[in-house]
Amino acid sequence: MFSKACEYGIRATLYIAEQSLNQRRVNIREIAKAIDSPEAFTAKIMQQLVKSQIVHSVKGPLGGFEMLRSGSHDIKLYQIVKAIDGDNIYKGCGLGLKECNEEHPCPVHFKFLNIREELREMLETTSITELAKDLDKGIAFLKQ
Amino acid sequence: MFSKACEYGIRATLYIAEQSLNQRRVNIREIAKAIDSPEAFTAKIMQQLVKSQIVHSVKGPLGGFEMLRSGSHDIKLYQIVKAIDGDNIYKGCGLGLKECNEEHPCPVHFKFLNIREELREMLETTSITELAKDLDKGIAFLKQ
DNA sequence: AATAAAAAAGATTTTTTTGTCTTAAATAAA
DNA sequence: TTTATTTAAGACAAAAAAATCTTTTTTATT
Repeated sequence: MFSKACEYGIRATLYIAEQSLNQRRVNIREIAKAIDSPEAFTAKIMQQLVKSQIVHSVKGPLGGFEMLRSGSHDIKLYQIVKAIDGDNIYKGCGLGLKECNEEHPCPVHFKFLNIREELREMLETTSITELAKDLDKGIAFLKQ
Repeated sequence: MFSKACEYGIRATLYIAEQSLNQRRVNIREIAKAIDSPEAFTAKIMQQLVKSQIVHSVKGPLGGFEMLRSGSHDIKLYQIVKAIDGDNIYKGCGLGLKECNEEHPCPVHFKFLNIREELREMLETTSITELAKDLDKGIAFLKQ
């Protein structure tokens, strides 16, 4: 469904969001441990997330990652997926046709319509903060 | 969603199924042209589909591929996906956790539940013959 | 029996994805 | 101002996926 990079990116962001609930800034070593991911690879992905303004980073001692403080905009799952994997999951054709639409549909176009729409809806409405709260409550997990 | 191999595999099977409606056996060159896929790579994928008993092949002049004649069992989309990509799409965790279930869920586990279930249902119930008929009627396409 | 056409098998190459390593830049604290 | 700690950047390496090439096997036709 998602690339490994995207999976790690979502998990990392969720961990940062959880810690940000308590004003904690976290470094890459801690993130990689918390989500059980390869540290150097995760660091690369964090660079993308910082550039896409999904998380904020601070260099130097006591530095690390935290959610943007602006607070005004709550990040949605959709933004992470778009930043890392692009929007092919819910825009591209299920069978890989370059052109696939109502007028020129692939054989499964209408069968996929509902599913893709539900997926898009879910990604666009699910907020990171919402999910982070479940982690904080201990009713959801980021590894194993 | 699916790998390239799986996309080509589905499209190839659909083309063969369409031609089998009219008792036509087709060779790999014709298939690759019809579905706009790399010929040699498609040939490799056909080998998997033959081994998985999704299509039938005949060697030698006038040989090629056709659907199994048994007729008793109508191939479902699900069988092709399982043969090529495995069942990770609707069984594996959306965030890549090794263990993810009701008792130990990832943060999006319950958000994904419906979508994955719908996808599984769709793949398990959609028949290749059904889709092939749409191709035959000219209301669905396998390229562009 | 020889030839030609087709799939099967296996080796190889290319591209993409995943992952690592090294150096540079920033910055807090001693 | 030096040192230590952190992210950023970029080069590099390994593994997987996508794609190709070559040889073998099968079989219909001449």
